[in-house]
Amino acid sequence: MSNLSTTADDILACTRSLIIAGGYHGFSYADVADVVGIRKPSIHHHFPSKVDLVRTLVARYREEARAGIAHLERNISDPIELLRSYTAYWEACITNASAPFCVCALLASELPVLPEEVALEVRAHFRWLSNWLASVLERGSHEGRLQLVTTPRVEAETFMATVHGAMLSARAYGDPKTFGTILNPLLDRLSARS
Amino acid sequence: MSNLSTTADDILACTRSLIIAGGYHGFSYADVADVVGIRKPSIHHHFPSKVDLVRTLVARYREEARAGIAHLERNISDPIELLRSYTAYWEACITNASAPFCVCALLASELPVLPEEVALEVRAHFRWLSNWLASVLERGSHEGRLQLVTTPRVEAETFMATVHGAMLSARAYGDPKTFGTILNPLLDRLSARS
DNA sequence: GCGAACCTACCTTCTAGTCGGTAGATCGTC
DNA sequence: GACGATCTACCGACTAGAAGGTAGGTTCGC
Repeated sequence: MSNLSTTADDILACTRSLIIAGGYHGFSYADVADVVGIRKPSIHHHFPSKVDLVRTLVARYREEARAGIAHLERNISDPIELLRSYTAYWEACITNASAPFCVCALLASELPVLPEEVALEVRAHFRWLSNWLASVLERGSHEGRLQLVTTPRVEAETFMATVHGAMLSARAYGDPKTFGTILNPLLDRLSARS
Repeated sequence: MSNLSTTADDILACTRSLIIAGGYHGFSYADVADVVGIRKPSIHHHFPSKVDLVRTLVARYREEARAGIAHLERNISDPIELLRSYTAYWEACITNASAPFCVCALLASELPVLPEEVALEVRAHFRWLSNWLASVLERGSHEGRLQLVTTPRVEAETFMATVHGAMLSARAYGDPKTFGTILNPLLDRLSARS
């Protein structure tokens, strides 16, 4: 067990689900303390300020996202299957309610009132994700495996926007199936009919 | 001037922009009081509680949306032009920064921690908007003016999700043009090539 | 003189964050 | 291997300020 400080991890995990539920201003140290089973000042011991806590959380979230995508890239070469795996991941997260929203997408809606350090990470995530999607779409287009209506860049922005919007609709309808209902036809359209 | 109580309107207008910036938990009565130029308790005179204020705001927002759509329907019959006018409206709001986000879309991201009375209005807005979009798409499809890849229902959900996601991306990139960049190709694709 | 609009003054609860301290593990060093 | 010194994780008690909200009074137009 290379398990340094389980408590800090617990705090981060708890913070993640609280942010997913209600954003930066939707939770307090007291909420975290209650769930983790620790006293409020002990959280300050691990994360001096709320900004520290959330910045660390988002940075770690981004690392996990990079690792997840790298793992997909290692195992899947077909561009359309990459996209399908990506959306399948989110479909699973939403269906089992483990993480029914992207942390960065949720925080992005609060951007104007977010501490700058957190805002920077959130913006960086959007750029990184759309860049990855654009690279996948471009490759798929070149290989003739994907049929794009416009440029890979624009198609990537559309894809990302649709994913985020589908998360929002799934939440608004209280129905996890909404996500797949929106994304599966989109993936089908991207698949080339040769 | 049939102008009953300008102050209440000022409070609502201010609350609207504050909510658009940071959601339900991202503003306080003190913030509203500062902007409107009034003392905090005076807001309670017009809106007894924060829930009252926000519920009223969302209800009025929905009325305006209904009126706006009714106005469009009265002046435009072509389905594709209806959709273009709808997105052009939002493009203008985002570009001039007057209202760079849909109140209900923003509140939807906070749904799990929203007071139930507000949550009900937000959910109702999603259903209403997607129903309108579905009706436009269905008519356009029947008239042969729109080419749908799937059912009007699913296409409407996709359209709405893309609009909301595009608002989010425009905010994340800090670039109003992002909205049009995403929506114009989508509208072009829906236009039937006869 | 009545009611709407607004005020000052106040309350309670919650907020992030601080302070000083303790129990226990780890440490170097003699 | 016994000794203090240091470090980590945590705690209770506390603070200043902000949160939503209340009580009671003033001002002003009808």
